[in-house]
Amino acid sequence: MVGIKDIAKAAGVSISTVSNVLNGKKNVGEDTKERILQLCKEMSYYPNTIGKTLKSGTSDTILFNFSDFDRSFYLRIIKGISDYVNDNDFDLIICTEKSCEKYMRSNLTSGAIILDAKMKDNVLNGIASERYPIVTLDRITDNPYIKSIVVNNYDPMYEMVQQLVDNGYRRFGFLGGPEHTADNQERYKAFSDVLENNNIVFQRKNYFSGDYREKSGYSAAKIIMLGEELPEILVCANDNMAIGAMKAFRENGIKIPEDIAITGFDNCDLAEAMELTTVAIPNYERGFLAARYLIENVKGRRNVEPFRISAKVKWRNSVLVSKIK
Amino acid sequence: MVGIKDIAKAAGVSISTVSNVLNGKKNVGEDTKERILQLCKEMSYYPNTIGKTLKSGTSDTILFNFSDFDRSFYLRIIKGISDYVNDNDFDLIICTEKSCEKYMRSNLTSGAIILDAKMKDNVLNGIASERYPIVTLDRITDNPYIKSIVVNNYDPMYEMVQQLVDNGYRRFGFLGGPEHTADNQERYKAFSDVLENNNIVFQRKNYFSGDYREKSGYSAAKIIMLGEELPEILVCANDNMAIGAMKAFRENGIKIPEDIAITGFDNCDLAEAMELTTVAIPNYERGFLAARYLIENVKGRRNVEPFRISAKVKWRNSVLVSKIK
DNA sequence: TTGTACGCGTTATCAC
DNA sequence: GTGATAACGCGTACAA
Repeated sequence: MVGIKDIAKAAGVSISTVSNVLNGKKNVGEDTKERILQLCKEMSYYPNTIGKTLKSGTSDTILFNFSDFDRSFYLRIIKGISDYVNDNDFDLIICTEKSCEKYMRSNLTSGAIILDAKMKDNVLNGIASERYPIVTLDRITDNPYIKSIVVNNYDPMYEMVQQLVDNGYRRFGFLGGPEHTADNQERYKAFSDVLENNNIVFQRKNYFSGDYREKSGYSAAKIIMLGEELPEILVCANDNMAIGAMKAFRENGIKIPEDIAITGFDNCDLAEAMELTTVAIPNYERGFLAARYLIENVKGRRNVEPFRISAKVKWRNSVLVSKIK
Repeated sequence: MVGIKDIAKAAGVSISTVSNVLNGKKNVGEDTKERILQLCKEMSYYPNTIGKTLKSGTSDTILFNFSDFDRSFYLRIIKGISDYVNDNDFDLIICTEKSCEKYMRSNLTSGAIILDAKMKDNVLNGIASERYPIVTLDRITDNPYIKSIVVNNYDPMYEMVQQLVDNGYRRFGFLGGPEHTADNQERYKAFSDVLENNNIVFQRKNYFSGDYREKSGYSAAKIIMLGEELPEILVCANDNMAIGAMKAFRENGIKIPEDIAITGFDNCDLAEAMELTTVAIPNYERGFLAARYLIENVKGRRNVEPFRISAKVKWRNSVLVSKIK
């Protein structure tokens, strides 16, 4: 690895002169400057990030942490982050929860966007500070150095279910995700509020549990089919489970939406292909926003108000939509 | 940021004693050791990666570089890499082409897996060395420090097209990707070899060009529909384009596979849902393998034989398969 | 215009 | 059993 020192020796000058040239200081003779730059090219010198960071104590780099490689729409979030970061001459490094702390606690990165639910709150609280702001996705904290960007699950779910009721649906089933997640709670709350406000009784036996994975939706559908009577419509807490359920229904000759209608949440790639009615989360945009807020906070602003991002219902053929839209 | 120095001061010992404790050296008294460890907890000391790396000149971290956030199956590759890396107590950082060099030229990482086609060969050649091995995906070089893992595109494409011929298909169309990519060349070569070996004339007017994106497939299909006569089957160089084409055909009331059959390559998530016949690339496995070879080479082995990974035809309903499989 | 000295956080060597 | 010191690559204040 050729360093500043090697260039200095080759040029017959001191280390600091080389450093001055490289950092655009004006206190260097034109001829030595030329000579040094030439040598840097010839010897293919490349500044060492470690030395620079260690010395300066800062870095124009932010960290993105996620681990769930099964959710392909996360790539949209990354793209949003990446685009903003690039436009603002920052660098981006992505890592998983396991090595995340290592890159936060050091000056290698100067802020982080956290998506991984496995990342513990107390770890984040121990790190977030004036000089190390954090932005979390899908997680709310009251830490004064952590900005939260969360999806408004309630409103679009409420709107969607209300329209289903308006359209004549009465016998609902609900397929929930992990019960402790805020996502799932909000989605279910909106669902049950609509039913309540419309004086529709929802029987607990029509609440089914899954874990957000396709397979759990598939299993849940199998169980549903064992019941005496199919619900008219199955509202699912996310797309993956809805798709699993659709597969199970189809395999058993149950027609969607005639025999049972179904809805999801997320608008993942598959949702469109399978004509699943769902709620579209603007993933690119929330990645972009997360990066923007983070970098602004890194630069000294202090904006930590939770930001609620809105999502939109996408009506497709997995429900009977005579009057809808 | 609390460092080793702060601990030393608080404990009333020297820096080296603290360092010795933290590194498990045995030349420290039991009582001071206890006291220091206690203080580390209380003051929530966390070792600084940068200092360590600067000093040691090494790091158990590898880099993964990619930029195409539109291909969701890349997440499978990442998962493969991540799993192997974790099992072997290495860390993984992921970055885009823009900041990639920064993390390769410094001892922050000790090897890299390169997927991004935008990464220039000469940059890689300038970096790959005894102490910095590289593994490339979908790219072959003759650098003695770069191991290539490439998908065998030819064989499965040959097999697929041959079976199509055996099944009676004669009037073929081909929708190619970027013409300079090795992928596309290999896939097309297999395609045209089959036709030639079966004495089927392929007219150049039936070669259509795309850029691997869905949209380009959609456009190409529009153009195809302008022709006098639809091909019996459209072989596409990847799934995204095939899916775009399918959408265009369907929008125009053209039935698949009755009016036109279609095949893809990649077996992306959507391919299954859309019942697209395609070639499945074992993405998880090639990520895993890439990490394995890289880490072995980092550890001193020198294995740079190009590795060809095989892919498998997935027959689905986008082609008429009476006799097939 | 150029060079010297120092420090960033850590580890290794060697003296005490 | 403990501490002083040099070194890693770089930037910077200050001296020459």
